[in-house]
Amino acid sequence: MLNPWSRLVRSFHIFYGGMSDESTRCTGDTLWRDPLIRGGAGVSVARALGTSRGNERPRGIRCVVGVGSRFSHSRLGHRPQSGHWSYDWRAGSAGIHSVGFGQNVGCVRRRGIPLIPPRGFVTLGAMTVGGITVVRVRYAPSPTGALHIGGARTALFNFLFARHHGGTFVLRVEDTDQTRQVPDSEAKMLQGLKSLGIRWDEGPDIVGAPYGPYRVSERLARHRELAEELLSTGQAYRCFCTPEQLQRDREAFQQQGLPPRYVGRCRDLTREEVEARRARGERHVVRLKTPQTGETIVHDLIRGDVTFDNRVFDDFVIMKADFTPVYNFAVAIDDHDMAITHVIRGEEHLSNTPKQIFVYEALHFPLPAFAHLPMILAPDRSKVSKRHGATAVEEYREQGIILAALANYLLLLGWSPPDGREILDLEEAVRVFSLDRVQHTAAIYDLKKLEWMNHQYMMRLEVDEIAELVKPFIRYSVGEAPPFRDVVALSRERATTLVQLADQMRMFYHPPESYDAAGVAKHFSEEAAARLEILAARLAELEEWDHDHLVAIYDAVSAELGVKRAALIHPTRLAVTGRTVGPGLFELVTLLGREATVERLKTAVARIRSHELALG
RNA sequence: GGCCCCAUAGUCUAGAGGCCUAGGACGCCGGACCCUCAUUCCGGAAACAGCGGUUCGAAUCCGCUUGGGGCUACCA
Repeated sequence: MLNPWSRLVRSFHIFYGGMSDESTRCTGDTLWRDPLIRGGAGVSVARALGTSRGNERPRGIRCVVGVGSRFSHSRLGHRPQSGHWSYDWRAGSAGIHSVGFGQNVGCVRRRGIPLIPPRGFVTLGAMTVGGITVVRVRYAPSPTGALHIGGARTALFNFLFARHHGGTFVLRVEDTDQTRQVPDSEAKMLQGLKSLGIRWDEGPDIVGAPYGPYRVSERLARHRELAEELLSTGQAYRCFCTPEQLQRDREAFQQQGLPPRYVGRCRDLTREEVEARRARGERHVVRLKTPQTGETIVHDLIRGDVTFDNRVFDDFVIMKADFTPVYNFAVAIDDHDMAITHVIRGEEHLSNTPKQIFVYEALHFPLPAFAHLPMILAPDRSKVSKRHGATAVEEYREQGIILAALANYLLLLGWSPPDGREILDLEEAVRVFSLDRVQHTAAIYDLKKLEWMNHQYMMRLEVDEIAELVKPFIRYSVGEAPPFRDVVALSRERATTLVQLADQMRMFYHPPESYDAAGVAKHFSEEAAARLEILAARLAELEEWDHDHLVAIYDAVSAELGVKRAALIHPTRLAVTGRTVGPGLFELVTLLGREATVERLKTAVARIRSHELALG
């Protein structure tokens, strides 16, 4: 498949410096336009910057971005190699890494450099042509169960990145391994994503999406075609080694204290031998011939250049014995075929990225930009798993967490907004999101903060919205009065989850089934019964049932009886709600209404006098 | 074991060599308000993993150590 951008890339030869438009130390909006000289780019940049060598960071210059047909970047401190262009000013004070675009895309920085150059740039990782930016990202979950918070966060960041850059967010279902499929899991994942407010532009459920199919299992023909291609060019080979044999090999290596790797037994079989064994029907896999010298550098948008010695990789399997692809083979192909520009995924994939790069290289595919997000860990610092309680989005929903709050919380795990504000809805997040504020460190999720966040949403959302959200959690009958909406408004202050809110609201629709024991001991004396009786009588006659008139009654009775108002309030609350805590008494009673209030007071009086109180 | 990533309070984080006496948030403790609880407000305790190096100056750059995590499959 032809690289759709190669022509464009070759037509731009630009050097650009001083990209940080805010910094007073930078040289401003200076552009260096220089025709790209192969092998001499570093020198010409250096000349433009007025230094003698390309790998020195001139003062006041934060970065240089180059565009050309072929760039690669050497490690920190290495000198530019001929035929390549490399530089790295990390040694300088700004923590800037190299930046470059081309067939070997690199775009690295720690702070301050836009991932998308402002104008006149063509990059593969982030293509901008004449002010139009092309960003295509994807989230590729394996449908092996519910949507977990780690995956949700990855999806969220992809979504935000795409929207921020006006790009496209692709959802691809990574159902490569049929044996691990969980029924309905794809639907659940999609549902989970949607409930968080994440939307995608292309995916298995989007009809007419241009790069389909979006289920890896439906792309088999393509994977086989490319495996055959690699076989025919000799970049891959058939391996007839049995699992038992491989197991023995691994053990042998381990006993010698060496890393287990494939020995290459089938690497150089003759064509005749291969055909003979195939004819005999011997089961075999396909392995990719990986480079055994040199190093492979992953230009990671978040971490900078990560270098791997090619010798640590063996010829890994790309097609299983059933001739279905292995993940590392399929992703590379699918990401390429779907024209993905930025691969943003969890850090657990970083170590396998070189393998995918081998696939890209063998197939002559241009590389996307990579960004590896820090992991989300359980409170005990281990990988999130079942035993850590709620980790699935669906579980949080069931526990009464508002999904918008969960999304907001997840947003703050590994990323922070420039202005330090913590309550951001998705729309605001899209506006300010950037990969360069992503943390490098794994984050531990904290339920306490999630609950706080949830409460924030509980208070900030419209009352009607909360009313809708809490309905599924109400498992008791709700009458005409008091008005549901008003009850929500009064109760939400005391609830951190929707479950708690539903519980708080119950008292408005059902008289107490029991009275709080400590409260009874404190507030339900014989005298209290007498006071409640008086109050019940007075309230029954009250003409204007509102806050101020209620206060007036209580003030009057407290004066008549010579007791504090509190001595009336607490027994009333206990009588009316069965609890010692809750909304302000007058707000509560105003809303509850005369009939229910008086009735509950009378019931309490009777029960105090008959000592039928502590029953559950 | 090998390779890779990472390291600021219990947790999420700010931090781009001097703006740091290290800032914010959750949680915790104390106080104010109040009819209780909650909200709100005010205050407090709490961190640059350790050791070297570079520098006039290091949380920040480099190295080592330690610790944590990931990968090392015909899993994804």
